[in-house]
Parts: sequence; structure tokens; C-alpha cells
Amino acid sequence: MPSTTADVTTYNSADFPAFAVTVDIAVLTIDDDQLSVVVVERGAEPFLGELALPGGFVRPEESVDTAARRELEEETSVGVAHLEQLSTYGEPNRDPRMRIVSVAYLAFIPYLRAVRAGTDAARAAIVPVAPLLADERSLAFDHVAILRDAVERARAKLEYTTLAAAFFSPAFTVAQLRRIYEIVWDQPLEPANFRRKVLGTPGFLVDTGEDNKPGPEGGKPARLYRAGSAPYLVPPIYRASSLSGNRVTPSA
Amino acid sequence: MPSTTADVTTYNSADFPAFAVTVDIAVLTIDDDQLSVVVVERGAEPFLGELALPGGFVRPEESVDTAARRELEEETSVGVAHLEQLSTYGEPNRDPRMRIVSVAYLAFIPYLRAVRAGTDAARAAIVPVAPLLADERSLAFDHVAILRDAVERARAKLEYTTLAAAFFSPAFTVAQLRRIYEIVWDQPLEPANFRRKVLGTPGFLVDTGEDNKPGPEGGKPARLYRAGSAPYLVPPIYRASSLSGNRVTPSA
DNA sequence: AAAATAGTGTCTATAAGACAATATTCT
DNA sequence: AGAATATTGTCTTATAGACACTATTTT
Repeated sequence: MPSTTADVTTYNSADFPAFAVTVDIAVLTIDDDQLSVVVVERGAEPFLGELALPGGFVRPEESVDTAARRELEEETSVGVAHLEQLSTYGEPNRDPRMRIVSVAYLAFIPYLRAVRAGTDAARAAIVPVAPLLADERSLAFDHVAILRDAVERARAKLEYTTLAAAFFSPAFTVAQLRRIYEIVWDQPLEPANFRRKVLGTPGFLVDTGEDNKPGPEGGKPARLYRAGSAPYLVPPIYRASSLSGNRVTPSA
Repeated sequence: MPSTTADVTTYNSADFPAFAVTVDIAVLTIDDDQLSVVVVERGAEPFLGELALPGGFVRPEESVDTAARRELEEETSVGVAHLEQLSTYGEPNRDPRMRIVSVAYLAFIPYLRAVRAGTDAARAAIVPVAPLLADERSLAFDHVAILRDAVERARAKLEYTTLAAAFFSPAFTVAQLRRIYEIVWDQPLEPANFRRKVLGTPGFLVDTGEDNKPGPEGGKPARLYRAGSAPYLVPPIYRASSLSGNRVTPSA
């Protein structure tokens, strides 16, 4: 048993608690006009047959970030537009059998039939996040909590970054980009003001010089843009709920 | 040796790579008008005698968050005003002897003689961050990288949260709060505009009804406030460098 | 009185919200 | 033509930047 007074300044290399370290990835995309996530069906106990976020053990010779990228590529062969570390989950009983610390990641992949053949492709699926978040037991382990944090991070980051463009592969229209915001935030945005904001942010959108074709109901062809190099949106675009964090209580 | 194809869906409980998990905490405060951090002198190899961020092993029965709070209280007996998870560092060779994954935390403690007697108090000190960040080897392990991320997180969070108030214990004046911003951001702020902003944010500052005493050079006594309940500052206050992330390159 | 710091008021510039009006495609 | 979508323009409102001015303390 490891010393109970273990301290980074006094430990010996043979005297420390052993943990397993995994990565779990919340891969978000838009499918059928809904914010959705890649899930896999578990093939082993615990939670055999239930849904879980894709992930796996970090290997001894790879960095945690590398493990996340490797697992992601094993699940989705589509190019990942964005991958960032989300948070680390380390409650003692989050895995029923042993002590596992999981480093969770958030990824965005482009729209439209995003997950194709991969090692575990047969068990991978894209499902809407809303019903998963409504039931704490809809995913294995504490993956609903991870997904909730991932969705909130995504919502927050659309406010002050240009990441929404990561939901598209080659090019997109301003209306399609606005649709991403409306779906992720679940609120309508004024088309004219949204356009003024995103086109007025230098480096957010790059004009391709081409137009798309109007949909079956007609309409003017829209200009196609691709993602520019600017990472931030300043000032941000605010969702309606942004202010709700500020509750003024009478005496605190 | 663990299976090289270990997967969260197929592992056995006895077949996984063993890691050590530690927490490291960047405890920021303001000392002598400088952004400063709590460091400890290491009492064991590796990096014996060098400076490091306080931290230690996560124990088998405690959560990672709990470990962070425990280590923090062992180092600083002053109440911690804010503690949040920063990021997890998992490069294979960040510790020269074995595979250690470290979950780093960011803490704010109040101003003024913050670190007192604690388990390791004799070895704890508060030092300015600037010289530490200037030399990649000024701290043990990858702690300079952790500190750099912590400082950047702190700078960013002052923009859109009310966290600066966490640098004060009981009450403070608007000018003292502004000084925090000026020190952390290393840039002057317009006093009148800053006051309008912070007092105009409902729930940021709560009027105590009392004034402080003017300093030795005189001046009007300033009203004392304490931290309110509002967590966010919307719209944010921007530092001058906020826009510099947007570089518009000709073709991307 | 002079210096120092706190606090108020005001003018201007920027950007968002609301929404009307025009443009270009489809059936 | 009429419907649908894209795009432009304009008026109003909110807020930050700049900075002058007033208020209250100390030496």
C-alpha cells in the first residue's frame, strides 16, 4: 500500500497509487438540424451493450493528447476540424471496477454523414445530444456529465471564437453558418445582424468568389465562404442566456 | 505488459497501463504590486532543491478535485477564494523516472501575506511570475508551462468574469480592484470608465456602506465594496492585447 | 493653499437590435 | 407573377473611450 503521506516532494518511484488513465472524446457535429454526438456501443463489461463516448486507454509510450487523436481517428475517418482538451474526471468510483482517471476531449467534425468506416465504425453512431442529456443513465460511466460539459463548452466557444466554421468541410454560406449557431444555441438570430457581424470580423470568412445553388424552393444563390484564420470573435456574439448567470441576490 | 490494443470496450481490469496521477496547483496572488505565485522547494529527487508548484499524488480513495483542495490547504492556510481545474499534462517524459499524468489547477488567494503556517510552510514562498516565465528551467518538471497556462487563463478570465474580487479577503475599493486588473494585464485602465463598468454590472460589487482611510498622501476616502454574487461580466472588459489573436493572413 | 486620490458628467465613436427594402433565383 | 431566400441599408439604442470637472481628504 502506498504511503498515506505521499507528497510530490517525498515520494519514491515505487511508492505511489496506480491509476489507469483513459481519454474520452465528445465528438460534436450537426445532423438533421440537431446538435449530435458520436457514440459507440460498448462491447465489454461494465455497461456491455450500452452507449458510451468513444475513448480508450492511454498507452505507455504516447502522450494523453496523442491518445485522444489516435482514438478519434480510429472512430471517425473524417478529418477532425477541431480537438481540444475539455476537462479531467477523477471521481473514485466513476468506473465500478478500478480507479480510472479520464481526460475528456471536445471535437468538432463537419456536417453531413461524418462518421465513416473505422476500426469500430460498425458500432459508432451519430445521435442527437438532447435526449442523452435528459437522462443521466443514457450513457455509460459518467459520460453524460462529460457530454454536458462538452455541450456547454461548445455553446460558450461559439460566442467568442470562430469555431462554428469547423462544422463545415469545404465551403458554406452565411445562412448555413447562422444555422449552426441557431441549432447549438437553440435560439433564432437576426439574419442581417449576424451577417454584418461575421463578415465584419476580419479573417473569419474568406470569400470563395462562388455562389451555391438555391434550394428546391428557390431563392437567391448565396455566396460561399470558407474558414479564415482569425480564431476569435471580438466583441463576441451573445446568446440570449448569456446574462442569466448573473443572478443578483439581495445580500451576496 | 498491457495489451497494445487496449480499448475501453475490451479491456480487462488487470490489463491496463499503470500511471501515477498527481495534482499541481498554480496559486496566484498579488504581492508587492506584482502577479505572484506560491512555489515550494523540492525536498527529494528529481529536481531536489529546485522550485516547483505545490502538489502531490492523488490518493486511492479521494477524487482528483479533492486532492487539489487538500494539497492546497496543506500549503496555504489562508482561505482560497477560487479553485478551478486548469488542464491535464500528460507527456510521456514529463517526469524523468516514471509515467505521471498531472492534473493542474488554478487558484486565487487574497492579497497580502497570503501563505502562513502549513505542513510545508517552511518551504513555501510567494514569488513574482514574470522571472519564472522568462526561463523554461526556473521550475521543476513542466511547471513553467503549467504556470504559463495558468497566467493566461487568469488574464482571460478577468475579461469576462468577476474573479478579480477573489484577490481580496474582506472588502476593497474600486481603485484596488482596478489595480488588480492593471497588474495582471500589465496595462493601465481609465479609472472613470473602469468604475462605470464594474459598478454598472449588477451583482459584481456590493456597497458595504463604509469608507476606507486615505493613504499617507491624502486623498478622498474611497467607498469599500465586497464581492457580489454575479459570476460574469457581460459584455467583458477587454485588455489591449485581446484583438491580437486575430491575424488576417492573405489566403487563409 | 497645494497635492493627492475618489467620484461625476459629458461628448464621441463603435457596434448591436430591429426591421424595412432590394436582389435573384425557383415553380 | 408569386414565393423563397440572400443581401443591403437605416434608424435607434447601448456601451466603451477620452477627458474635463467636482469632492474630500492629507500635509
